[in-house]
Amino acid sequence: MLTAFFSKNKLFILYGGLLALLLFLLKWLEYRFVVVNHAFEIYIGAIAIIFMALGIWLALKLTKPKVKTVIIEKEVFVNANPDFVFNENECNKLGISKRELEVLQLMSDGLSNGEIAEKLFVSLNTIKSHSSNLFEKLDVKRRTQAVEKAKRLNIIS
Amino acid sequence: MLTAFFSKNKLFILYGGLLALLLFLLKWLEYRFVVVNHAFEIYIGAIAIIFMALGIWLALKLTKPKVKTVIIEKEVFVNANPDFVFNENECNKLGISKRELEVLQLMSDGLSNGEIAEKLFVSLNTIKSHSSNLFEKLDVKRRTQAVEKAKRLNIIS
DNA sequence: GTTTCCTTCATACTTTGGGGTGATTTTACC
DNA sequence: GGTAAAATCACCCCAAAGTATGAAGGAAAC
Repeated sequence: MLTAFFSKNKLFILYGGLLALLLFLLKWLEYRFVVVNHAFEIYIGAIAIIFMALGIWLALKLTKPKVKTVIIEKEVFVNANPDFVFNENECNKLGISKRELEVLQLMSDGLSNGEIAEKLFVSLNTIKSHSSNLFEKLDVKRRTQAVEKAKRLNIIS
Repeated sequence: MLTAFFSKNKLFILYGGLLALLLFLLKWLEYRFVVVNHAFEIYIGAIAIIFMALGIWLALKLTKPKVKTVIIEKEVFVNANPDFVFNENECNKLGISKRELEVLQLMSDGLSNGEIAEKLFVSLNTIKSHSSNLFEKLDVKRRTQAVEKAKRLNIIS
């Protein structure tokens, strides 16, 4: 990119810039003692103001705004209610079996598939089957989504 | 260090370089066409450039206190928990940063690391870093546990 | 007795998650 | 000006999660 070029020639550009400034300062002094006409100076002033404004505009336009992130949590709801009532109806509607429900509950407790398998005395592959079936029935892609949705539907606590 | 200065004044240096280039171009033209008559134009140009640079410098210098509010929209669910109050105290105690909190919230929404990365416009590796830090701060091993614990502590909804 | 569903398990494969390390750049603060 | 924390990203490696497919035993239903 263009910035890459500039960052690689920082010193050169800096001294070039300083040199330029110095030269212009000299030039400016030179003309300062020659030009007495006031109209001319007004003209110069106008130019200066216009281009300074342009510079400000450019700087504001080309620099990304310093973002101070303020997180506004608006309407954040999730069901974390203490009075949980099992929604058997919803559970049946989705065709979730008893065993799958067990797996789902342990899932929401943060257990890994391996840990669930250990707890239920079955193999890891079995849990994988259950979880895959669960994801399909809940129409989700990941266990985190499954837990989130199941809680929302009051299938688990 | 010197490099710190350069990195902090990239734009200024850039325009300095451009200024230098333009100046040399003008100088070259001056010698080429014997420009005594063009001195006025050169002077005007110089004024314009100098004040534009000044404008840029001013803009960069004087726009420090810039605060931008970023509203993060979140999904609203039917079975909501209206009595969620963000436990800032707990959050600070655990040393969880703003960005980490964002990631944590999206995690609990069931998004994968890749999806979170997309949503926050950062790379996958960044999200991995954030989540790793989160797991350490929350003293958990998996994202599911992180979500569970964070909800329990009222850090997220 | 056949059908259907649940549960169990397997193998093979791909994707995602997570640990570890290190680096750069911003930002903020003293 | 120096320091510290936060945010960003990269690379490697391994573990866990998830997909696809198939299969076998058991219980209940018809």
